[in-house]
Amino acid sequence: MSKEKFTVTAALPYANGPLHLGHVAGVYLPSDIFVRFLRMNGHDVAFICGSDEHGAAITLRAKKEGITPQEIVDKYNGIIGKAFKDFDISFDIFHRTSAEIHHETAQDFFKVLDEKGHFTKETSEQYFDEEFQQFLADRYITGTCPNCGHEEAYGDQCENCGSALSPTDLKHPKSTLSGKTPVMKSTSHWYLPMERHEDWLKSWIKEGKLDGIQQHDASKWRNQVIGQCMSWIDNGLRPRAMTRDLDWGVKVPVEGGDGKVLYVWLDAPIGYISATKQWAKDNGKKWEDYWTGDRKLVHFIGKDNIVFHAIIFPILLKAHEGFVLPDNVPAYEFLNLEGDKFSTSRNWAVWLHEYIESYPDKIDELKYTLTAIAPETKDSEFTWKEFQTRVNSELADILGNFVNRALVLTQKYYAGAVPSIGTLTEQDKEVLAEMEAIPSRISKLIYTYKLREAQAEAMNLARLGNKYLADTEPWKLVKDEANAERVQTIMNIALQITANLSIVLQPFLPSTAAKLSEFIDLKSTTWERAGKADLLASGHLTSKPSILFQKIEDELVNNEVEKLNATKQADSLFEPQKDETSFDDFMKMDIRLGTILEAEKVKKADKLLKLLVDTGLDKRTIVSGIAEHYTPEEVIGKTVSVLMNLAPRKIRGVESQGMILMAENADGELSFISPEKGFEAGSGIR
RNA sequence: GGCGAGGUAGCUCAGUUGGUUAGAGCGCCGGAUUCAUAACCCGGAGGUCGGGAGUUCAAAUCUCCCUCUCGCUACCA
Repeated sequence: MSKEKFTVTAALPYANGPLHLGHVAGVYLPSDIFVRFLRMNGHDVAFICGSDEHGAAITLRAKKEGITPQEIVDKYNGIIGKAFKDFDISFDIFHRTSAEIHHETAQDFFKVLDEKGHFTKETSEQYFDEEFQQFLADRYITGTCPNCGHEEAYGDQCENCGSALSPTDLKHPKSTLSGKTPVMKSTSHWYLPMERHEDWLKSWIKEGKLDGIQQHDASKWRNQVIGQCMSWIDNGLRPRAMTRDLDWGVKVPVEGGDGKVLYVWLDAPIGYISATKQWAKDNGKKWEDYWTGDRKLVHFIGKDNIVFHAIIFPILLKAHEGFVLPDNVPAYEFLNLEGDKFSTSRNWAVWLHEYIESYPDKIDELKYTLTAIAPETKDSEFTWKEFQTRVNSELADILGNFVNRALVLTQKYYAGAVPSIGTLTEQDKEVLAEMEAIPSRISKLIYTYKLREAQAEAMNLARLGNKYLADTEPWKLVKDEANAERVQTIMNIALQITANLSIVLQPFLPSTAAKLSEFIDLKSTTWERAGKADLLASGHLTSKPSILFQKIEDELVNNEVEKLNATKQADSLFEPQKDETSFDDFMKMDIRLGTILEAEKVKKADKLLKLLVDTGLDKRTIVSGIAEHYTPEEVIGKTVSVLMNLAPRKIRGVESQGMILMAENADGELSFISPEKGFEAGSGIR
């Protein structure tokens, strides 16, 4: 394969928390494997990453912890950076978006787009905190979620029900700065009119063609990526605000930009460019070489980032002009943990830095397992039990054991020296042919981003070795002096297989591959050499091997699972008590028992039931979001608690006159609140 | 409800443009073996390819309907 140029990026981790195994399995490990492989093949590669250190979530977290945003990002940049280093992720640079060079780069980028007329400026009404003299973006505003009634929903999202919001959706909005009710005030923002780019995006994503010229092989793009992008485009792209009213971030560098910063999703991907600049500067290179010409740009990301990397950033790059567009955006699905989603807030996670601390000598074991179960085509799951099985029955039993038997036999028969190869039997030839075929299969799989299968293919080489030894049985032949030459040939081949393993495993298990190379004293391990049967010359000295992989005991599995379950119990979060209210306010609410007479599903809504309720006073229609917990049939005849004097509201076209009160447990399950003694409808509740 | 991605052996997954008895690894059962980390090697059981209808000489693969899981989105007073 001819030498090519690659710039590979891994999604910038957000610097307000540590990394967990989901991040590793879905972005950093696959990108690292890909890059190591490219380097072994002599391609010109830059592997770029850094922490994303802007955005409202960071300033809010800082406020909560009583420290500055800079302290927050310094802390997590440190933890994340160290974890990457310890885990041996081979970035050329792990940079950060708070660096000056990034601010300059992002501002220049913005200016160019502005000058070329790629933005529109629009004025809109937004919440403003008069005490702090500041517009309140996204997370600077809390209020009652219009969907679930959660009282601490953020301006962009309600964490209780998960729905996406805009600040004006919130009821009883409150500024998180002053705690006061904000006022509406007009503000101007720069928007990216994405709809202008629909045409070229379509053919670029679907066919890989830009202006009629083939840019990339669309058949190598994952279904999910193309599907999601086309879904966005077909539904019509809309202008998207590229600036925010915040003071933490990259300042808007043009007139009228006072008090405004760049939207993090404009800012962050430019971080790839600024990191490249820094790296180029440190290493006497020209950064432009890595973003122009016949270079292949590859973004490794999680599926939540698809549209930013496959639609928005390409628009920006193309609009700016002079940049290459991504050759591929391998997006990974999500990794689950022991039957549940990874959750930072619930602490349901295996943190990378904690794993490294607990098992500093089991780095490759984790890499192997995570690659084997990587969520390439669908969500997958990490369990400690599976980790144990992968390590014990694959790494230890198949790979470790093969290496060990080959080297131990060499010690026994030849005091470690590689024996010479003699006449080949048909069987030998077949094995050597297979050995030669494996590297090209691996190579093909890696270039199509099928790393899970590629790793399995590398393991097949160890399987081949085990089978070869079992079939040829040198330990039997060796008993008869007449077979001496035959045994030498067999052992030579077994050692060549071992040498090949140290090459093909290198992208996946770098430290194991290094150990192996050391055992056999193999110096050159470029991919070019993979598959060859003369990696070790006869007479070459190998050393006595140590055990490559210790088995994982049940105890470790049990401990880790217990640890997880303990955090789950400790964190069965109920909401904190609400602010004090007056008796009078409480008495304003008219709550009574009502009996459900009729019930039916609201059309085109998953969660809604339309109920006819006998309240004792009247029969009224109430729409309630309980369809995922109760069927219409089972609620009929139930006597439940009803908030009577709530302002009526139209929901999905049906007017709801009141609200059914529900109890909600920690798992989000709902239950009616019904009278224990079977009182009749109309009875008041106090 | 809309859109996207999935549903293939107990588990994790392959199945290219529709073509002979649907594959792999792990697990399980049986056998063989002892060089090796009780490992390896051989064999076997196990699948109505989510369900139904259709197109076709032929469907896991194409079309339609339904269903379940995940994500985005709408809905939760």
